[in-house]
Amino acid sequence: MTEPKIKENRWSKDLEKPVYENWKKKGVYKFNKNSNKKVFSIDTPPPYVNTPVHIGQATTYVLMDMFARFKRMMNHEVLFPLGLDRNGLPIEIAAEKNFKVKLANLSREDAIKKCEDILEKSSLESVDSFLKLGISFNSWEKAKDIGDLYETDSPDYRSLTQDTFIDMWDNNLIYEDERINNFCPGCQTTLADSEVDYENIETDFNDVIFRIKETGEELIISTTRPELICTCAMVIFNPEDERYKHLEGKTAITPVYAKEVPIKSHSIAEINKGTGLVMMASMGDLADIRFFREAKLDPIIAIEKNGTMNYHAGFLRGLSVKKAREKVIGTLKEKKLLVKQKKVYHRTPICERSKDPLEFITMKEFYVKQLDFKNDIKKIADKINFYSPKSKQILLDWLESISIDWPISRRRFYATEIPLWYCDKCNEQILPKKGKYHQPWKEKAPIKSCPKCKCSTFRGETRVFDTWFDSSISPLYILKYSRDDKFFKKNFPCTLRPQGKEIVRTWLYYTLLKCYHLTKKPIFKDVWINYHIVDENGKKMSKSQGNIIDPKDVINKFGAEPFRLWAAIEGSLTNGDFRCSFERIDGASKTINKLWNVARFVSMFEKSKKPLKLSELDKWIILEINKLIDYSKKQYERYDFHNPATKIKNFLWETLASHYIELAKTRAYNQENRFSKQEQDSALYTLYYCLENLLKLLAPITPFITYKIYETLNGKDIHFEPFPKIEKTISKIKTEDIVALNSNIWKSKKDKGLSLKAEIKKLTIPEKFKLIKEDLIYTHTVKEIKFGKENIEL
RNA sequence: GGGCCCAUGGUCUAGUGGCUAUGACAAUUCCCUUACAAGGAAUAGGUCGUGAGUUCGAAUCUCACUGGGCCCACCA
Repeated sequence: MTEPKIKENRWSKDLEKPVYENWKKKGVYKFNKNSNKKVFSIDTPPPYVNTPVHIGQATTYVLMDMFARFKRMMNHEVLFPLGLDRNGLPIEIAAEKNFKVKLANLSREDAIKKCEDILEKSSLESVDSFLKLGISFNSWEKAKDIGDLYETDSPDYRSLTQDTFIDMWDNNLIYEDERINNFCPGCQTTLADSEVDYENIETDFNDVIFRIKETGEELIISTTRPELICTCAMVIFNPEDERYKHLEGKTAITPVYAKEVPIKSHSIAEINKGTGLVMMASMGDLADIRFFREAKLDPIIAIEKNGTMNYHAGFLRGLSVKKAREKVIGTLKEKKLLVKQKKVYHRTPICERSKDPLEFITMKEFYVKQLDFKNDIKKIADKINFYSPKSKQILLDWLESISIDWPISRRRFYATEIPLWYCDKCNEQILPKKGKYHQPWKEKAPIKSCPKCKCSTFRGETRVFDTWFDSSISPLYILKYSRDDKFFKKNFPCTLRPQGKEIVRTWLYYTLLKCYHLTKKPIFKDVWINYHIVDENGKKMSKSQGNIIDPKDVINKFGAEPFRLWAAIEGSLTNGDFRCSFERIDGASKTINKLWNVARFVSMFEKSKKPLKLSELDKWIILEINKLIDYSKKQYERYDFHNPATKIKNFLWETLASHYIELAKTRAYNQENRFSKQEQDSALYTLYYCLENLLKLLAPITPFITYKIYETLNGKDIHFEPFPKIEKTISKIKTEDIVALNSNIWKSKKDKGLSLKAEIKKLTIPEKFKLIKEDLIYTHTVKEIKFGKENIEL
């Protein structure tokens, strides 16, 4: 026995910093593409660069890191790149807010410049948090190698996005069509259905008077969109509605515009809503759109792209939707055609990002075919392993509800440009060659003369892609699709896509769809879906609720290790939401400290070679830890760190610290040479065996403390050690027997008010404990030991 | 409106037909025992949301109800 090699009697978060700085400096986790190990690739979700890391992101990255570290110990070359998302509306909105400008009012160059400025200014706060959390990304530096940090707005990334467009175009998977779209007047762009949110907004429900042409009878119709009376194409009532049956086939005259429209029955009209009569206006909401499609009515488009009313609206022409509504209500009032108004909450489609109520406008947009491929995607989904399996349902539900193809063109600025030019004369569409980043709005066309009309002037496409068109190539990008065919072929498909449940219908779905279009195969082997981190009361964290937990505060207060252990132990993120609070994270730091002190104890002794004969007590704990290794390995393979972590924690506290170490202590010290050298060595060997295997089991979960201990004891980096192999051992002793016996003895002493070191005059215990007799005698200070029915004589 | 999930001591949680219902945190009492007082030993605390059914037997299976959460959807 010597002084412990581990000096400090507690773990400190300050010990983390030199470790991660060293990892970063030396690039220890760099991806080696020439390695002959099997590649395990993780398609990490690139966070937005200009927002700090959210606690949910921090947790999921920590879990991904556990997957990566485990796979490294299982002899895989792990592709674990850090990506940063820098495209799209969030950047533009940040720029508008920061510089107090509307990008739409600037020249395109200036708008893009503003976005670049904001990106320049954005601190790498999120990256810093990842580093401090011990995430083992391949690299922290932007470079060209596989696995290095990548940015979604780099020419390299954007050109790959454009290449995929060209490929899909050539395969006839993209078309342009004029049709009704979700249009956000705030963002001035078309939105996909997946970007539409709904909110209950208070609006006026206006009872307006229509007249029946044939009888002159008055009809009262309730509407939230009186400015669209000009587009009314039909009046409907429910076929079951007795009040209106006589109206079938008659003609209604719209107020103000005095247009004649047919009256029909249709089941979408609800008897109890309003007056039971519905004015079918064009593009009031999605219901109207579907009705017009179904009834084969020609929609009258009264709202322009800029959100103002056009000539169809007559006297409302040129007004914004809001102003037009106010004006038409005034007119209706004047003409005594407005019976009453009442406030209702109307479920209004809004833009997911800007929260503006949407309008429905026909525009020419590019679409990716998806309706014809719903079954193919379903088949693809069946070939992928979902963790947990029930998460697959989220994807299947979404597939069911898709009703239009995927609109991919947007009228924004800071995004990947659609690589297309048009012949000025004949409008022939000209695609550039693949492999280069194109900006058609400012670059010359890639050809000199139009192949069709030989004219030599062209104009560049000004529209850009939906951000999901970019994001959905991430696995292709990290695997060097169309850039390094050999590498791509060898490592297809990507092993793991980890992501949140809320972006299944966007990121996961679009990735599967697009990669199916390009490769005809499932792009992922495994998909790991995580749920949400909620606050300590189970409520969603949101800024407005003020219940946000900032990962930076957690790191400052506790360091990474308690947080990481908490993330593993708290619950299974694949099965549902789990709760987060400082108190819970703090709880995990006790276990960190316990591990430290067990290591400190073991470090007092010299490591021993395996003796010829192991003591029975030692065989028992070796068997126990092997059970733990076996179980952990099986579960880690299935991305389950929760159940093993719980068991490991329990093993550490209960089995190892409280019972094994207590019983083996005297044999390890062997102060008065009560034990033979072989018996002592057996204890020393076993202590190190347990500690080192425990450290390896925990290395993916808590990389700092395990690194520090292992390095102090062995001078080696634990993260490059292989995961422990299972050793077959037999033990005749059962854990529950040992626990029960020790507890009974401790309790007896305590009941008599004696110290735990107090002598036991005569201890009678069952035969089965004969094998560990000596350890029991010295641990409990037993004077005389007998075998038979348990009895403790103090 | 449709669908899915959840309900177990004060709080959180394990437990998919069978011993006295698991564990953690908090609470109370005692203890510095040479790794750890950020530790150890113990104590108390639950009619397993409500009601019914299936069964020899139900926290567990079925139904209804109540409360909470989530997803989807065409309410003018």
